[in-house]
Amino acid sequence: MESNALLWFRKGLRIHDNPALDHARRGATRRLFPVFVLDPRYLEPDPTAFSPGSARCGINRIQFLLESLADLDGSLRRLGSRLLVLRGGDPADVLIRVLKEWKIGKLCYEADTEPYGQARDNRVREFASASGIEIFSPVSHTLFDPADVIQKNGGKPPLTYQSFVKLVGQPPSPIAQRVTSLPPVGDVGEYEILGVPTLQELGYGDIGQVEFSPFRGGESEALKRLKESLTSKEWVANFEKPKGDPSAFIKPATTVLSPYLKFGCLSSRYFYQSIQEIYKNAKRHTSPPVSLVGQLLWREFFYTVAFGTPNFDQMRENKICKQIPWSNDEKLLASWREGQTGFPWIDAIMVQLQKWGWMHHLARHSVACFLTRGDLFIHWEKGRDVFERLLIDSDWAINNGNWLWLSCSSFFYQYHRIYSPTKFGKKYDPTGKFIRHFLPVLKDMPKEYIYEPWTAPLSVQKKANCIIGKDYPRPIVSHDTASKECKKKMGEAYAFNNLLGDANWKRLREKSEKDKLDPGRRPRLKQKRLG
DNA sequence: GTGCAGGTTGTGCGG
DNA sequence: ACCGCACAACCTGCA
Repeated sequence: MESNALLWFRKGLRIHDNPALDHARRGATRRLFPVFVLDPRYLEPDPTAFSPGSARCGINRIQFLLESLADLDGSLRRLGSRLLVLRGGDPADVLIRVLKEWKIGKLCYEADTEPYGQARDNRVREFASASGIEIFSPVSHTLFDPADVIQKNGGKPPLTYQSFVKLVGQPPSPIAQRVTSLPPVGDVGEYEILGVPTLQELGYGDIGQVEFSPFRGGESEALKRLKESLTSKEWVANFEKPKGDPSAFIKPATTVLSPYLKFGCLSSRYFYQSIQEIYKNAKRHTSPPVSLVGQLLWREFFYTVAFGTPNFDQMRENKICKQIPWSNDEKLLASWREGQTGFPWIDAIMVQLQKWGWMHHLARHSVACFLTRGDLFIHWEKGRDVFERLLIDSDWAINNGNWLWLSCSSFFYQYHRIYSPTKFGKKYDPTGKFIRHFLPVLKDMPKEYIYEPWTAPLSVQKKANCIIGKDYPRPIVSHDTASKECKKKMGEAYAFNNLLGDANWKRLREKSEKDKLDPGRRPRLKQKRLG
């Protein structure tokens, strides 16, 4: 019997290698309703936020999403369909309403492993099951199904990259067949259907002078960018992530495909296959973890651990996270967030984040280390929130995973290795081109002082039209003192965590609750592991 | 239980 | 430009 199908887009904003779309168009589908629901959780303007955008989403990522939707709509129209953009509150509520109203018999959507997505999808799934609607919900955002990997590993997520790589084999191939036409859209009845809105239509009319992200959203752009990135076979075969230049911004040192993977404008399986084809014809090529394929596997690794770890996005109640007594200094946090730390390398990166919504991986490391275990000793969750909001590629699993990593809270523990906020950038960009671009106030500072402008004689500052303390801030901390202090605190925190040990952890906590003591507070004992 | 190797991406120095 | 090593020393995985 013929029925109506609904294809629910959330991520996976693409036509190529889209199993949900493939399934929706097949079989006895009479009418196909391709739907995207605007989620107020991410899109409701928040005028009190520290920069243009909503509470959870900066303007650049909203724009990226809208461009991706417009591109998707265009592609669907070429296939005889269109994108039905809906609004009206919580996406699960909206979806349940249209499932009823449009007499949907088959619901297709890509599986989502994030907690927010799971809660949302469970509500819809429950309704659909109870209503006898067929559900097809394939895993196609990632190469592997995190649940499968965890099962393979005996029920626990692998906690090192190497063990993860050993565990997984080859990912499934992307769908080879091209979609050439789609069933027509059905009658939407009374329902209000929007075209893909503009920023203005979403209520972001009064954005001041902002330098916008140079990266445009959408599947077409993703495939174009992929093609360009893979043009040089030699570049692909020799790619080594740690050797990239974090200060390169005219032509970034990486592919910048992360935002397209985040929204699913690009299929990770297609990306993987494209790289493999180049490897096949190359004499030699680099390997994980540093290779290009290795980067895709890092994504998988974090998706898997994030899926299998309760409270992955917080320190408390997170089994794999070191309990560290981070400080809570709102003023220092604000300086970091606004690019006002007085360290040009740090501030330029934070400005790039605000303006572009993208920075090189190692630039992210620099500022994350500085905020947490390197200098300010501020909670990684605070930095995570800022990145999550402003990055165009912000991805729940990967962002949290990297903050855990950088703050030495999990995965990585060599807390004495601290990025210098002055010397690290200088290695790559001795004349300070990156700083001059993103911090124009320093554009005439001589290169001898560009990384430490507070050391410039006043005459030099005057000549450069930049008085330190007036036009550009003095450093908010002394890196030498602050980093030494941080190392000491990390050592104490580690000792305390080891003291608690896995088995003792729960018991001690219960006990401390009775005693009204908090073991998460400043540790007193400086001791080695006590078994 | 113990010891050892390895860990995408620190810095500073010498070659 | 690129390597190796010392520095001081963390954790996890495995034998």
